[in-house]
Amino acid sequence: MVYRNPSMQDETVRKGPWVEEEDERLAMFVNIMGERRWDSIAKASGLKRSGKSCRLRWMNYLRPDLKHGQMTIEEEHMILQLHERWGNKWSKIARRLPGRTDNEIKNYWRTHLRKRAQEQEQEKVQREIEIAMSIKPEKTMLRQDSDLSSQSTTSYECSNGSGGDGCLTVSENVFSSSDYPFTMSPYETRLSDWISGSSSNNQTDTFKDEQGCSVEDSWFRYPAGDADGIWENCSATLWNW
DNA sequence: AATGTTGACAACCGCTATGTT
DNA sequence: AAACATAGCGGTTGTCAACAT
Repeated sequence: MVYRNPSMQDETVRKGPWVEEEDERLAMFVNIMGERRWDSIAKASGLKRSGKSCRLRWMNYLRPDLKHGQMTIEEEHMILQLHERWGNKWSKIARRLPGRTDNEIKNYWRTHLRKRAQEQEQEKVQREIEIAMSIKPEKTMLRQDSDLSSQSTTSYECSNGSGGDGCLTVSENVFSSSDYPFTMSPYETRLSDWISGSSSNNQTDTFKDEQGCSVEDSWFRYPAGDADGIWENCSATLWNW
């Protein structure tokens, strides 16, 4: 597959899959010139590829620190959880998964996890609604309840402020209630965020709790007795973040 | 056996952010 | 401060193999 650049008389730019010879040549020149100035690398190597294409090939396939095998269960969980929190911030997610690229994670999400996540999300929201309704059935009106603020709980309005039928009030203390034997998971956080209209982007990486885990990390702790048990402790011990 | 469909992955494209001159 | 170059990101498309009809 060859694309003829109209601005150049006889120069052509190759596109499509890379062949082994190109890979070897690119790797050699990256080792000599470093991982930068990709246009220069493309020119110097004599590869009929754009600098951008060279960079992509190196970053997504040739880099020596990349893993090439199947995703592990832990990695899969990690992707699900981080996507739950950050959405399609693939490069951000990839930084938490050493040896995996944003492209790889993006593809993996699309082909393996998207459907599962949607199902989980649906189940979770349904469960949260049921729990909220059963614990505080009298608070199904949606409005900012000033008399509740003195009880260190917060209720929420519909984003359109109408408070009409079908709106739902969820108090924060619903999820910290002893009736609800789970610590805050990203799903709960998401529902609260969604209702309040606040964004989880406000979170930072810097806060530490009493165990030395960041606040973000602590969101990954799942209920004791969780089948995998991998979220029980600060995830840093597993993934060195 | 031929054709169509689907899943998996690599690569490209357009755009934005950041760095350099 | 402005212009340009480079790097990075996320969405999309292309290709190929496996499977179903």
